[in-house]
Amino acid sequence: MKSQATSSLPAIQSALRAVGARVTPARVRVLGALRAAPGAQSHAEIEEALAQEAHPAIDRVTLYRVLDWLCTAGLAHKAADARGVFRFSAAQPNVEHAAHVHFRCTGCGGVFCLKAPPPPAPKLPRGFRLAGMAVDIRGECPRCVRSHS
Amino acid sequence: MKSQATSSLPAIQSALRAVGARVTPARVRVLGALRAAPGAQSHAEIEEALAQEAHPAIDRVTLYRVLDWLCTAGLAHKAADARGVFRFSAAQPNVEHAAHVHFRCTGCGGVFCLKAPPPPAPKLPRGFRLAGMAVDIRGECPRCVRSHS
DNA sequence: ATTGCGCATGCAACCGGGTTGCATTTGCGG
DNA sequence: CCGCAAATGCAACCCGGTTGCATGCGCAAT
Repeated sequence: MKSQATSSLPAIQSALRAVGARVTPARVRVLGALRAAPGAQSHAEIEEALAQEAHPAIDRVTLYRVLDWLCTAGLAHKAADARGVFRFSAAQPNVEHAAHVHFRCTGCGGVFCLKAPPPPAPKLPRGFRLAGMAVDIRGECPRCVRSHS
Repeated sequence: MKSQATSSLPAIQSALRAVGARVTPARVRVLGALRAAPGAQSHAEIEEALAQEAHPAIDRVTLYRVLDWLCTAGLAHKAADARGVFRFSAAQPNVEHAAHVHFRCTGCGGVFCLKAPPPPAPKLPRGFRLAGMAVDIRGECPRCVRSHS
């Protein structure tokens, strides 16, 4: 399991410390799993990934709390996929996360980040307050296309 | 809210018949409620709206089944909102639903359709199959802005 | 090194949206 | 009017997510 610079142990620990928080095994492992993952992960996927490590399993509730805490700390993002299940992804400092494009597979529910031009934000009717913008492409990923479905 | 041609009783019945289906009270009422609604409705909101009519209440499960059936029949659309709960909206034939912009209120979870320029679809990596595209603006609707937070 | 505070964790129970199985009703074509 | 398949209602169930509470532990002050 290789860890690149952003997901190395010291980097994770310093990221946690940077937000003035206690560095606990659960947080380190969860953030590490999140950063090592290719895309947005569901709670079940993260749990499964952590279970394969040689450490004691993390409680379901703790995982939820750590994930939520990471989100409020700005270290992760939370979003519901097409199935209504929440998916979490690491907030990588070197990646511009403000405006990019997500591809959501209707087959497996997976989320892929596309390198795509961020479209200009349209103007809102009066009274609406803009917080962010997301472009979601629906379709099927190559694997689901191949397995027909 | 205009209950015009597209949401009149005969129009609903003929729309149901057009897909070769039995015209039942539940389907008529649900599709009617959906077409009369200003935006995407959650299951609970639809149930509440139907309960205020002078008809016997529709079972929770039946409502789910009718909604799903309407989706597969192409008469409605289903999507998960930011909270992970499904919202349903009528597929109005005169409205181009393929590409438009949704505003999702982070306060109340409501969904609003904006009249906005549909941005061009970005090109996908090879192997991905495009099914549709959605632009989601996150923020707060005027009412939630006013009630502050 | 020790102590002590308070946050983090684990456990169990709970909640609500969504689904499934099955018996009964009903639309609608014959 | 009959009969059958489709639709409905009911109850139980599943699963993702949350809450309450007692215990454990990171961390800093001593």
